[in-house]
Amino acid sequence: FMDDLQDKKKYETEIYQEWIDQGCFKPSYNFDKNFSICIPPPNVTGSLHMGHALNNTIQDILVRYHRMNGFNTLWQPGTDHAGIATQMVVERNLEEKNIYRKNLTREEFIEKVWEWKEFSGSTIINQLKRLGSSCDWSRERFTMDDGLSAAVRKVFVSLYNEGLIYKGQTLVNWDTKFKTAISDLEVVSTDVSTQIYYIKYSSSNGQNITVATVRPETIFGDTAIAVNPLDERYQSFNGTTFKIPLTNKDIPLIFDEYSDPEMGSGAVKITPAHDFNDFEVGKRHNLELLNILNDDGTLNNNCPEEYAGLDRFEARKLIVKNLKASGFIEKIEDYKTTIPYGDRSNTIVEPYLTNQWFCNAEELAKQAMQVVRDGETKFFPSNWEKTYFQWMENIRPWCISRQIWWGHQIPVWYGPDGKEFCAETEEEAKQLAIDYYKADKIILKRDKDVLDTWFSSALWPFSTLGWPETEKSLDHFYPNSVLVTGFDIIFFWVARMMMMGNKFMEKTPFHTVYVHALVRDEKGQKMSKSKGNVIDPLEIIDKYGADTLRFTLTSLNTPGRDVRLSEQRIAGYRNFVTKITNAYKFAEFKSIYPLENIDITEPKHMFNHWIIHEFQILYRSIKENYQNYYFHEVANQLYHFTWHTFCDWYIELSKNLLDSDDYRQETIYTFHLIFNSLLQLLHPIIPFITEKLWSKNNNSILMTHQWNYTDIVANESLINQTKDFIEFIEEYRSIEKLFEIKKDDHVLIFSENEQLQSLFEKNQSVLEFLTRKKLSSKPLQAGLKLPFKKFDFIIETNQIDKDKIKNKLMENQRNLQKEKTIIDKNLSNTNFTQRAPKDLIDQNTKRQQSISLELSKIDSILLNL
RNA sequence: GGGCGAUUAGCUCAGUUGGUAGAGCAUCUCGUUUACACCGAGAGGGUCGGCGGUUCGAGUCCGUCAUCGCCCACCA
Repeated sequence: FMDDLQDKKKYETEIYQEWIDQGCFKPSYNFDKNFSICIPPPNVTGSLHMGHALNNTIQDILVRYHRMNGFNTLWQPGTDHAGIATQMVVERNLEEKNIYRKNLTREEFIEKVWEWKEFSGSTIINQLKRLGSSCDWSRERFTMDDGLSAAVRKVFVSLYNEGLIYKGQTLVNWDTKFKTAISDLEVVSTDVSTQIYYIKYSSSNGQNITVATVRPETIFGDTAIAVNPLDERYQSFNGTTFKIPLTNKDIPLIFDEYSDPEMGSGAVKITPAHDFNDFEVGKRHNLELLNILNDDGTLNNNCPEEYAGLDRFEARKLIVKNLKASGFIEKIEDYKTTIPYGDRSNTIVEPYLTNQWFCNAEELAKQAMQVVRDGETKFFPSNWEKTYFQWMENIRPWCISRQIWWGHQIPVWYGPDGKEFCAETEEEAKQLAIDYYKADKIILKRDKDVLDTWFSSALWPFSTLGWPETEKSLDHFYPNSVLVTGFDIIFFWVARMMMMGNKFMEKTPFHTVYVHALVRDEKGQKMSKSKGNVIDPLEIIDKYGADTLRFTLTSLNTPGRDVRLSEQRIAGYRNFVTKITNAYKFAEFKSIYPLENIDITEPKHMFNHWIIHEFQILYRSIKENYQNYYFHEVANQLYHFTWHTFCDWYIELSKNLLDSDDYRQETIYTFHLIFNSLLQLLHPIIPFITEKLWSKNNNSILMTHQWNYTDIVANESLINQTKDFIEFIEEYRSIEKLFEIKKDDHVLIFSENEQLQSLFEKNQSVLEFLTRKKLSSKPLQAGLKLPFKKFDFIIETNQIDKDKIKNKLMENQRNLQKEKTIIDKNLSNTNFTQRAPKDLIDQNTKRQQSISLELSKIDSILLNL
């Protein structure tokens, strides 16, 4: 009769559709309290990985929690065009069909990318839906759709007119595979083992100087040799020029503090067009910028004919060979250094002299740092603020132009003489040109470059809300409440959104930046296709259900720590989802349905009273943890309560009550109160199963149901009685196992405390049910008396091993003595009794008394043994 | 070189204003009792990386050392 709960995929899909049909994902614009999140737009490069699953689970928890707590909530979805990454994927796909980009026009190629975008974009959206993401899909955006493109142009023109975007010829990081500039952040430094070459340069007057280099192929770009002005070894070389080996070119010796006497030979060759440090030296000494490379990394015509056209690494081999042959090599040593690689192309990046567009990030960073200092934007966990500041304080000009086709083309047009006209449209640019040239008809050429993909991502928090148009959603939802993102894109994305948001909206884009960690495999290794340790979120969802994956990720996601995912762990949490389902099955089985028109607000029975009280404590804690972003605590506390408090204890305790005329109704009431409330608390984490179970007994939709739990007045006596009762059963079970009490052994329970004694007698049937033991309440003739913390047993049997009991008792004795010594010491310490909180002192005093009692009991038993 | 984080039970990790150590998995024992074997009951297992300090009291705060990660900047 519960078949509909078996097929997770089926009910998850149905429920998701129901939410959409009911408009549950849309904001209402009716409340005072707004809550908004914009999704970190996934790249349209393929499909989602486990990191996305974590990222979107956290976001969904936040928006669902706030929707259920009175907030007008928007989760703004969308995808990112991801310039180089997507172009790379599409090129690769086309090459498999023997289609090459160089044979296509720009327009033709772009068309192919759009086709891919439709495919990849919809795949991603469907994956997000399978995960349960409650985004407002009617507002879906793409970084290259019309509205967002308009925003990009407006921002570019505005920054250009302010002088914060400018063009300049300088060294950039050049990717020779994609033949484009990339930003500093897209370069990854890698440690490598290579060789260092000591090369002799000679002067016409017969002096020699040795320089060390790891890049001998750049000697043709040398325009000087630098030594430190304080280096005494080279003072006599002043004014000398040296000949570059294998050429006839003379270069001067210069004195510059950049040269470190401790390094290499103390003399360093200066190649201003191919090294960032040398570039600076060159500027100081007015050296020529001699470029020796083509854009694909081959040597160009500034090199001797023999080498021109060779790839840089081929050239290196040949040059070294020729240098050796001509006696220019003094020595070659093994050497460890770091080499820059392109993060996408995985090829060695060249410092390369080109014309590029830059954004003055230093200027924009000022305000972006101030809002964090002022607490208008907070990071969670807060230690990321330090990382943020450290980077922002040392920020360098941001190279925003890319020599690729896929992306936002730069809105700059050039006149016949190369004059720049920056405008949002070609018509406006033409008008500017007409005004400038005072001519009627001007033919302009548009800049071919596109913008760094992060330029449009930087506008995401407000461009998705309609900017530059003024929409009410902008008023309601900007600034965003929270941004949920991985730490790996704090610099790429978060920092830049902070800059652009503060600049153009004059308000910081988010109140909180929630930074989560990476998802790794069970051994702590990064998941990667080449390692073969990738766990595909969709496979997991198909196998275990979306709820299970979400709960697992939530539970493992501790702030500031990587998530280590293993399938075993996932299976464990699948069991939890099943457990909840079974708790519901219990209600079905017992035919207990929510009561209507029954006025029960404060159940009388101690078990009911107790579970409500326990839930109250939980409720407060859960709410606090949701608000503090401690979702792992939420998950773990709900796991523990649902399984070990509600299922293991309350359901078991309630079984007898359901058969009793006096308490059946209030027990049904209590069961549903707690069960439904748990569904509410669990819903943000596991929305599907909770919605499904909720629908069985409620006419409303859980997703939009407002949390409305009200406290009852705690009756300490009832609560403590239940706790005693539970404690007794635990102790009994323990002693039963320990001493191997047989099924047929008679057991008498009695307590010297009359209240406890009557508690047992009153609940004898429950007691017997939970201990699976017939319990006598009348004194038996013979048997062993066993002491425990609060309760005494008399067991009528001769089967028990007396030595075993003796040993166990003596062990207890020793442990209690140890504990007592510490407590005695504390309580006799006046510093402790004066300064420690009252609760703690009371606790110690009570414990001291109960230990004394236990010890005396043990003594008397030992005597009788 | 600068910064951040980690070190707690066999494994993976919780432990949010200092109050006397917990969970899941794994292991061992028992149990098919009518929500659930994707189950229930019980048990074993840790001087919280080392040393020092503050405190009546430190896994928690401070200092220091060790080991392991990550980030940023780098040396020809």
